[in-house]
Amino acid sequence: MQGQTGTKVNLDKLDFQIIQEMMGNAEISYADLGKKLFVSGGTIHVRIKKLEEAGIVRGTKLNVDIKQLGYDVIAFIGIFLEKSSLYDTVAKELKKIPEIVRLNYTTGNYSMFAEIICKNIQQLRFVLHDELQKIKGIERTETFISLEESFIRDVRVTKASE
Amino acid sequence: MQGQTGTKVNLDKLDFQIIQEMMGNAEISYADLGKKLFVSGGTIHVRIKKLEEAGIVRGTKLNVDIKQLGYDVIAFIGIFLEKSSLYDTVAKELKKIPEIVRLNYTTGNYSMFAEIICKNIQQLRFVLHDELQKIKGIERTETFISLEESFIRDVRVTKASE
DNA sequence: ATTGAAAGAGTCTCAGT
DNA sequence: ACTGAGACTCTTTCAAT
Repeated sequence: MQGQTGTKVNLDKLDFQIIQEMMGNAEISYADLGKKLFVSGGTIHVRIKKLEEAGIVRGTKLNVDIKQLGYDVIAFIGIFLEKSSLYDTVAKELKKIPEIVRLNYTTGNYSMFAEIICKNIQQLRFVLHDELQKIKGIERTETFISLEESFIRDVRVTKASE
Repeated sequence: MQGQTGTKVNLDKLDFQIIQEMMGNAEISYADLGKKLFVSGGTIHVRIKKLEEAGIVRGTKLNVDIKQLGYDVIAFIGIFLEKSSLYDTVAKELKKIPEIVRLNYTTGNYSMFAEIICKNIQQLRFVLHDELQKIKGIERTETFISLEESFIRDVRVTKASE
């Protein structure tokens, strides 16, 4: 099991380097990335194919500045449930609200933790008051509106041995 | 200012459709996306170029299943500061910790809100105890470990008028 | 603004090492 | 496994509408 990192395939340093590089910029050509990592473009291609087949790489996503699209409000919501057994049914209801972009079941103070993206405070208020409060099983919520995003970045990936 | 959505360029329904589609899958060819949206591949190209020049589209990112790379622990950290004026200096220190992938300055209970990705609980414990507690200005922290990610998705983008 | 076609660049396959 | 070259596909440019 040496060198294993929670997956079935064996990944070496080059695989991690490719992932790290392309997490930030997936548009770089295989030839250019190969030059940067001192292998041929063909090798990059083979590695990425392996990573896709293993399900580690799931494709690429457009990186969009949603503020410029009019989405000015990001907030985090701590959710208290009446009973923690209600998790699945409440999660199902929360998924119906498109403004909620992420939901985690967490340890600690709150039962669940959500992230919400809205165009403005009015829309946030509507979701919190008119939609969330109607869901059976939610005892109460605490909202943390983001006044500033200091940074958001990708995790620095390394082999287990490093 | 009609039709404006927080940016300088005017975006129509097609622009939003392109963004929505490619936020989920940036690998689709212009020809195929054009077919889906009933325009030519050339039109898709022109629109994306416009969006890039406006800074709305910032490129593409590889979508990676980090659990398979051995990163099993996601946690959220609510941070209490001794004085809220310490925000900038504390943010600078937090940015030095690569496991912290996101930091927001927030309203409500906490001064700041961080997200952290670690390989295991031991590494999380190390960051929380050995690294965070050493930063001057942090009064205390509350940690919420994610036991399950119910869902994570892109925001549904629409024009202001819709 | 949109289109379609030609030129240029990148991906993918495969035989050789 | 890695490489490099050829086949193929996609992006990019541009003249016409």
